[in-house]
Amino acid sequence: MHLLRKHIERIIPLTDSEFDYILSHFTSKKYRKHQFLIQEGDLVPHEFFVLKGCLKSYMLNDEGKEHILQLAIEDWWISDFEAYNKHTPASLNVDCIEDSEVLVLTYENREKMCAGMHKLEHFFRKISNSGYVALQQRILCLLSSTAKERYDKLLLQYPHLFQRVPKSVIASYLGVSRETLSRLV
Amino acid sequence: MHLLRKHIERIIPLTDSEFDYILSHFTSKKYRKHQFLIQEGDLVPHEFFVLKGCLKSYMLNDEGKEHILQLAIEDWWISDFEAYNKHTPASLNVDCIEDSEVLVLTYENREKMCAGMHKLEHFFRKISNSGYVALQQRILCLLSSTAKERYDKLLLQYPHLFQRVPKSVIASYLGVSRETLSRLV
DNA sequence: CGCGCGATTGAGTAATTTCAAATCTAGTGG
DNA sequence: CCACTAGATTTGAAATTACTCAATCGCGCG
Repeated sequence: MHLLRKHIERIIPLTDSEFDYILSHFTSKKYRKHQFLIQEGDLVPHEFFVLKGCLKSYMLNDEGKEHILQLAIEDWWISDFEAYNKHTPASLNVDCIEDSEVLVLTYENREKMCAGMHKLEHFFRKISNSGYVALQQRILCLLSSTAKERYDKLLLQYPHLFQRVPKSVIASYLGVSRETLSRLV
Repeated sequence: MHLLRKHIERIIPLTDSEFDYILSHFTSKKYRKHQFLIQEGDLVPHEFFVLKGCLKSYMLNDEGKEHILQLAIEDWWISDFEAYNKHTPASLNVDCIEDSEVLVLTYENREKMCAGMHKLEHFFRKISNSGYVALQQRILCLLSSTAKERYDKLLLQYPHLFQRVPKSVIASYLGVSRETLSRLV
């Protein structure tokens, strides 16, 4: 079954024609490793559902240091969600850690589909709620756990990530220097 | 106008009867300073919309230290959202920093209203999206800013909070010890 | 007036960072 | 198949930041 359909049907059941209707609002796009989907300053009319590959969203500070906000692999959404929702210029960058294939959804198409199909709006509310809870957990982890504990929790939760993503990226996601991460293991 | 109505109408317009319908799904409740709305281990059938007062949600670690996940004043929602959405026992505590008055919404009522009133589901999706973006910003702040910078940003964003909340709570929200916070100012 | 809570200050300690250098690894071209 | 290079990772040492523990201060309330 299509990855997107499986993803949506984890929350709401779909008929074939409903799924076709939904899918018709996406376009598909391939990107190469290191290619940017979003650069700081861009307008962000799209969010991306990952079919294949691995991407990261991150902020660059004044010294050019990367702070990784999000990692996305198959079955995840990624974008600069603030810029996307508020129609402001991106403050984040999104680029590929691996060659990737994504489904592209414009803001207009998302809103149009939500307006016309109540149960899809329900779906987007539910995944937004789940995402909110996941971010709360990450905040609690940052507040309450040492670097080593954060590392162990991430390893436990997403063991597969560590095979796909450079350690320096993991370090930045956890909020420690790569040297410190290297000493933790 | 009713605070809840103003809150909802920031996103969707409501007729009087629509608002009455919505409000009828809430109950009102008052709590005293230090009183708990949720304790770790509880089931969490409710989320709370703050009409008046100030509350905090927090985790207690093994040594009994508080890690503040959220502060809520008038016009904010608070609960243990993971437990609320997933029907699992609370891992957080929620209690009052000031005498408070809240509107109580059960999970069943929220879902019932969302199912029966598409535009309310739209509202809940939109505030969930906003909350998600706000948490992303907090994470970036934790990843990229020093204690002092985090303090300054919070002061800039919510100056009124500092008049209502003990410094020790601010410290815990920012992820620093109160002694460190005291030395920052 | 005195109690108790919150806030501050001091001193020593622990964790993490920074900067620099060394090492490892995967991919490339000869 | 091997040597070479660029990028990633590790290690060392010094400096910085924040923490802990303890003592003190300040103020509002009974």
